[in-house]
Amino acid sequence: MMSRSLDPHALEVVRAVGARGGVGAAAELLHVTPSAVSQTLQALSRDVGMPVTERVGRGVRLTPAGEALAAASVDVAVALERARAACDALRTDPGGEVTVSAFASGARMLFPTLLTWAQGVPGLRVVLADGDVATDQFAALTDEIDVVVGHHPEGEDPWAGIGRRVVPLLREPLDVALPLDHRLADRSWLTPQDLADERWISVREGFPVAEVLSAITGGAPHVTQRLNDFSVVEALVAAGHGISLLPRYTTSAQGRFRLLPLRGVRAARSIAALARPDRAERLAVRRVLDRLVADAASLTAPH
Amino acid sequence: MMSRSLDPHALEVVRAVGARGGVGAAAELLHVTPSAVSQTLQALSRDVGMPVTERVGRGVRLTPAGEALAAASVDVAVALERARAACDALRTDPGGEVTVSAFASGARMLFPTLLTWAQGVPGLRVVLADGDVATDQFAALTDEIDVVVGHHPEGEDPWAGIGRRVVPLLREPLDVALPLDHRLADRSWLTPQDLADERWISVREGFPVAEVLSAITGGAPHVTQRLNDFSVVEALVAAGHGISLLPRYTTSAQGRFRLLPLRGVRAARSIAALARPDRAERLAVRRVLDRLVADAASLTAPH
DNA sequence: AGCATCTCTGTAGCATCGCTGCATGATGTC
DNA sequence: GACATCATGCAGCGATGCTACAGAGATGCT
Repeated sequence: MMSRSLDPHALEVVRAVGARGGVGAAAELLHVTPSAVSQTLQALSRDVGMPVTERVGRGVRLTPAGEALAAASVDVAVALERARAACDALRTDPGGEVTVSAFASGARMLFPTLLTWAQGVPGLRVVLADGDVATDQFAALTDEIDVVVGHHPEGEDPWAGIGRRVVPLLREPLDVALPLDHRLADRSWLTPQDLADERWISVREGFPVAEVLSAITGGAPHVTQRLNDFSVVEALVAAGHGISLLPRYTTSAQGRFRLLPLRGVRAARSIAALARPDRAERLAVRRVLDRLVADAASLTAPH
Repeated sequence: MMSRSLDPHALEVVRAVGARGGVGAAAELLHVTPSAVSQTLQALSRDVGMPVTERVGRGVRLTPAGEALAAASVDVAVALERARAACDALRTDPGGEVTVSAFASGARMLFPTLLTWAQGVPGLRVVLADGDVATDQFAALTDEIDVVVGHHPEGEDPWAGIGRRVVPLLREPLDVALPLDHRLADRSWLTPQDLADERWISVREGFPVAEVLSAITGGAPHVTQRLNDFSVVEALVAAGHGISLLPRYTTSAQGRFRLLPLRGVRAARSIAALARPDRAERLAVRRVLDRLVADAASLTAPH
């Protein structure tokens, strides 16, 4: 007997195959064996009366029908999670587990208050993770993690049209960190012109701060080191190994070095939370997102 | 292990229980045993962490959570059928079986051309049924039948806010049928005043034409017979047993009696197609609905 | 060309799930 | 108090989805 209605799980499998570009990769994402994925695709093809995948080389790709189903799968998942959320809304405790990932400096800024809040919410369990990836890889994390806090150079919009819910959190200016004995250390602000011929300590290519640095120096800055851990960068700056560009709210100089604002140029990173649309429907996830927005607002307000 | 995602079928069960007001009635609608429905409800309650039904007397009713899920179930079903339709749209033949029901006179008007068209569409199978029910019962038929053609007195809107797709088809004026030897038979049109003190042959209470008759006679008309089969009514009128109100496009006097339009009063019935929102997403169902609209338009155009 | 590698597909066995059929429990009705 | 009605609990069965392993097809390297 043929199934009268499509199976949402099969649709999710198609979506995963389309997103990851292969049966094996999709299986890994879904935590099943490739065989299970292959069989699910076959069953689905039988249901809709036409193949949803076709072989190309030694891999597969979605047929037009498969693409259509993958796209529709999102709406189905959203509707299902909305159903659960509508039900959860009637309960006092949001309940459930929410996984949250953030890049290191964002995590330092947001996680402490988030976790404190979460402990006071009955039934809610926030699982933290820190993932330091390039700008274009944040979205991929949302396949496994409910809320991904990412950042990108101000003005860009790298996450438009990729089918992810984007919740802007805050705009964080990037300031210049100088050793205390630097020739510019007694200034109260700096311009890009002041910083020609400086030795920079930056982050790896593809990460937001590096791109902003290239923009304000008008080309290829003289970068002596590339380190993604800001606390290490801070230590190097304090020790006089160069100057750096550091996010304002995340960095506390505490007398170890000077942190001066830039004028005449917009140097900042934008921080936002990303989530898959269906995950974003979950009540607990919505609460976490709301909380992140509130926390971010209170971070910028005092400054 | 707890199911991570809600089961669409379970949601449909909840919807059926809410709509039919009981486990047994819902089971009948879904063609399963009451036991299956009961167990499904239990499993769902476990999933959402709170009961979806509660006992009241010897029956059950939905809890607020159950109501929420029943409402959300519609969106899930729509999203699922949209997925299938998006896929079917890539195919040449719409495919599948569509059940269509209509009241008798509507069926006579629409079914012949509909069936002729359907035979020319590969893969499509239109299953006809005629169901003569009161205005407020058409919607209930959509639980079992894809497309239900119903009618109601002009101006009313009995199918608003019941969660059914309503596709208006046509407005059919109601004319007065007179025996050939009636005192008014040589007139070219009539007014309500002309028709005081007449003996009427009408349809059973609760059916559209009966309500229109009460409206134009300004109270309780003198009804001698109530028959729902218009061909019988026509025979009675021709034989001089009274006058009647008959739909213009459905009736062909063919010299057996006179059919005169009314002036000074709006006497008509509105005909529309009803469908459950999820069923209406199916490509084959959409094609049938489109065809009905076109057929209805071509019926009224020549007049 | 030959071989190793990578990726998807096919088969057997196993666990799980939903449904039926019947028995039981609860609640109004005569 | 007996009965009818409606829902629920339980055992058994068939269907379904998964894993583990074996096979097939394509790619690329030597």
